[in-house]
Amino acid sequence: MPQQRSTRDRLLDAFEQLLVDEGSRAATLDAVAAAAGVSKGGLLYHFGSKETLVDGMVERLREQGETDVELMRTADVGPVEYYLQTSVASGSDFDRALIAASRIAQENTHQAADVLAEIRDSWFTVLKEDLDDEALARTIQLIGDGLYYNDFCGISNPTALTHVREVLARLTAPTD
Amino acid sequence: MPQQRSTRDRLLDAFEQLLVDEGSRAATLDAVAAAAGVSKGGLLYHFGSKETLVDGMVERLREQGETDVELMRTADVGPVEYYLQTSVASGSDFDRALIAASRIAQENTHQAADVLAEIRDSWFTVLKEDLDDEALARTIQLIGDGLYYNDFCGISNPTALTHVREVLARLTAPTD
DNA sequence: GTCTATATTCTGATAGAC
DNA sequence: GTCTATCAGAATATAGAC
Repeated sequence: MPQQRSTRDRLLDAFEQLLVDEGSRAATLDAVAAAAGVSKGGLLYHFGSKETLVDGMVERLREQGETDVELMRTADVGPVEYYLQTSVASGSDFDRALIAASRIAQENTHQAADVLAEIRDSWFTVLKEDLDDEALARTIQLIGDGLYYNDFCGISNPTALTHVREVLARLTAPTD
Repeated sequence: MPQQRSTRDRLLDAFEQLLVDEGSRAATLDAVAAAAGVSKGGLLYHFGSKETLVDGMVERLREQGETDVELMRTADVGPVEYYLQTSVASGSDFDRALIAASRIAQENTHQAADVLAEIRDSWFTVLKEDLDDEALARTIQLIGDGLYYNDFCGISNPTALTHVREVLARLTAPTD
């Protein structure tokens, strides 16, 4: 059975949640420690500095990203539908990690931006392999980016995915 | 002739540029003042607090947004092409203002998020009127969001727009 | 592993000179 | 309109007790 979430993981969870909900400025060591239910000293035992905390978050994101790409590659519904479905807010751990990373992507030493770019490249590779159509793969990736950006900004469009599916269907079955 | 850029405008420019380049944490009053070439006291004469500075930026963005929507509505190339072209990084003042605003959209009292939502709504309205096709309008807006998100993350895809145009062309002229 | 001081620097903001 | 000096509080980080 899965052991209880470690303090280390709870600290990363709290850091991500603060980034998602209130942004980079609010995600202070104080706030992260409090949200995880430990003292600042307790936090600094696990992550010796704020930079180390960011590193830990980014490293966990990289692992989650690898898992996601494998799930996308082997999804029953196919890579495209899997990609679109997971581009809308689902509240998953991976969603939170992605949004959190993009909140700090332009700060610090760009490690977050690098991992985000890596994951995006993997998604594109899978889409291109599946579709064998670079222009369409690029367009679908942009639509996923758009859905993801809406999530990032807190915009919710329940019908967006339906509309996208309808338009994509026209490409394979023209309404002539 | 246009008079020289006022100190007030230079302060807003510097604030936006810092938000775009280094993010919210780096956009301190100290840094903004230095980048604009004035002292912190000088800054605080024009904007009495950081909140006022944000207000000023958001208000300027609203005006730029209204101008842009009018340009989109009357563009020679049509609203769709105008929208796609201006969704990729062009380095315009409006681009910078949009990216800057989304960097702080989840912070403070959500004024930035509100104006961004307003502008997005206007774009969608114009797209829907022009296309008379809600699903397609929504999809094109998402593609624009995707292009904009790539810019936001510092990703550059010179061929993205070409690919999008190609796929959109297939919708009106099927390759049967 | 976790906590409570404490040190240090940064950040936003005020007061008053020029 | 712009500057310097200054302050209170926040943010990161260290030291050492438990």
